[in-house]
Amino acid sequence: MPPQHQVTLAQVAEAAGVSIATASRAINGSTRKVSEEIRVRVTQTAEELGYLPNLSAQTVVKGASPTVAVLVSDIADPYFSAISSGIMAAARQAGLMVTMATSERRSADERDMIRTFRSQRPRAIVVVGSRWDQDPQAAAIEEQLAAYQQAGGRVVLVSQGPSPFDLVEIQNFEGAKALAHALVDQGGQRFGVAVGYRRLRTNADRLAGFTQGLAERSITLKEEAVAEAAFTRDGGYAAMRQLLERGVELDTVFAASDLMAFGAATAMREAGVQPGAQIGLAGFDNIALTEDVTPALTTVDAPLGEIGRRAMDLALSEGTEPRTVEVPTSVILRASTPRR
Amino acid sequence: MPPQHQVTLAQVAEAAGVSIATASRAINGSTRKVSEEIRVRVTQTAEELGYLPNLSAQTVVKGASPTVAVLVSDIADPYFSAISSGIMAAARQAGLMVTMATSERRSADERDMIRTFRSQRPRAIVVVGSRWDQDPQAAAIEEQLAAYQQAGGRVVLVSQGPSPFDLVEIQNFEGAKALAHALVDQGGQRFGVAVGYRRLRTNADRLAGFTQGLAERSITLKEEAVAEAAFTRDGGYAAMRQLLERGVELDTVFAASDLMAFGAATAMREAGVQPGAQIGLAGFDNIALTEDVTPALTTVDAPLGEIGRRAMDLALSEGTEPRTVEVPTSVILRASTPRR
DNA sequence: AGCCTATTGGAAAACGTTTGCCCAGCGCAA
DNA sequence: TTGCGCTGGGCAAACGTTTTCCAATAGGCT
Repeated sequence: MPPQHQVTLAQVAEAAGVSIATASRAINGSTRKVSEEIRVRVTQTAEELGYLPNLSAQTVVKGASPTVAVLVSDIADPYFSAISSGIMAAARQAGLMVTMATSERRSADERDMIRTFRSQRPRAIVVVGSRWDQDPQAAAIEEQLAAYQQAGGRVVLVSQGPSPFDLVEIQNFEGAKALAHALVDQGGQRFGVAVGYRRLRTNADRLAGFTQGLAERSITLKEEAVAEAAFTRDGGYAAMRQLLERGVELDTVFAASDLMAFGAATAMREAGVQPGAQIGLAGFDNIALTEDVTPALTTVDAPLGEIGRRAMDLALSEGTEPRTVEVPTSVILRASTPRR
Repeated sequence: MPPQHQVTLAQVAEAAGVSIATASRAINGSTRKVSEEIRVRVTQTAEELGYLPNLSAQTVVKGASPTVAVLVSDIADPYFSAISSGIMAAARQAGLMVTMATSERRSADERDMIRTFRSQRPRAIVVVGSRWDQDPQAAAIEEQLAAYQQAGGRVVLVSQGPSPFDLVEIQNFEGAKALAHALVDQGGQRFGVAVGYRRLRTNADRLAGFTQGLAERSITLKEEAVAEAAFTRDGGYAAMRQLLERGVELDTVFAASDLMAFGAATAMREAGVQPGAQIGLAGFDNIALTEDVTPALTTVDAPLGEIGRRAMDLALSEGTEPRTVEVPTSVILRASTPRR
């Protein structure tokens, strides 16, 4: 690490002919005031010298850095990048910097990243992304977060199911259920589902909600009509192929995320099936571009940017009891699921 | 900022019955060695006490933090998120944290963010995103970066045109030119372009390359066949509407980015034109999902993740002269531009 | 004039590290 | 035995801030 040599507060003080204490108060001054005359002189000198406060030094003495740490599974995934975008906008408004890391969906790494975050003494740690059931690392991760919170940090989990921290939850179950109702109302009868690994709670919830929604309309979702694969575009493709190969009769497919739906659409086309014509297709999340594809994708809107903002709100508001914010979803019907 | 109270190195040293210096050397030890026996005892004690090094304190004394700062225009844009993903992967491999900010395409903010970055004493600053011609802030930004570099930091710009820093450049001109050739070879004759604001260098380059490519095939791109709007999905939509309203006869449209192409496709459909049938459509970047839309989008592949990795390579390798890395592009023909 | 209070500047102690230096112990060659 | 070099531990200074005191000055009141 090349040492970087910078203008220091002492130099500014010297040049302005005041003490370091006064310079500090003039520039970042809090409770104590300094006379207007000196304030002007000091800030001006600082400006001239190109002084920049050393954030690390401030952090050392203050005990916490003006930073929020964000951990997402995969920043290239539009779901995560939309949420991150909301987080960053809110962070900026609050005058906080964002340090970000991706776990690449490996929860062993996730634990290490949280440790590293902790070293930074951020004001809050936000973890976005679904938790695995029976994740062997879950306990270790929770322990890290608990220790961090114990030490005065704030923890917010987005879409991470029940846990003793502040939560922002997407109404996965309710959204999927409402979607099922809407699709049945449109005349769907034979349903299939392309779902991500069910150990990922998000998938389990969406599948359960969809199943329940169908059940409430007296339709039973058969196990053979459910194909499970990775919770990604490629997973959607793979799952759709499974469904097609199994030869289950289908008129409508629900993919557990828009990204999976995009993969599923391509799989359909490759098999000579037109999504939205022979087989309807619906996704979940309402990510960008769902409106621009043909046919435009029916989906369940989850206000992703809003979710990020809410997470920051939680992170910034004091409060000793763990709170949960549920963000509502709403069904958006588009051309990919025509009325039959 | 709530003070966070943590286990300190002094406590570890005390508990292990050694001096702070020894504890430091045992845990992060550099040149000096400590006896194996003590090393084990100290690290074990640290582990038991849940000690985490205070990164800020280390940064203060070392003069630079194990961090790379990344500034992008908009993290929700798949172009930027793909590049960021590459950067973060490379950063992690190098054992660096990433602090990230979005300028939301406002270059006044951009300057402030760079100042804030500087306060953090990161090892490198990477700025991703096109520069505006005649940006009134350009000088101020460059000054900030120069001062940072002067102080020992590393600066890498991605897609920012000529400038006295390390650069990673996408072959915008060459790529667009090659695309023009390919489209003419497929039988295209009447071309239109939906381009982002030309003050944004990326757009100017792509347009110039495309124009030149056509010229080399003896086709002149008329000014009325070029529509300019924001360099976003919505801009693509708006530009395409302009083209359609102008009534220029077209058989092929080049959109300056895939995102613009998606918007353009929707504009076409709304006007009753089938992209890929009546009018061919091509984009640039090869972002995710270009293969999944119908018709699959012809585009120019820019290896976005690779670009991020290259940027980090530059940031981490020593070198006093500014260097430029050109990443090659390649034309990918898909169904949206059928042979005529 | 005497005293009390409010204001504001400065000296110095912290914050949690790393690292330059000193020094003790030890092995080994002369 | 002496002298020397090497190893490895500890003391204390340094890094750049904030903040707690303390001191000095000014002003208001009796």
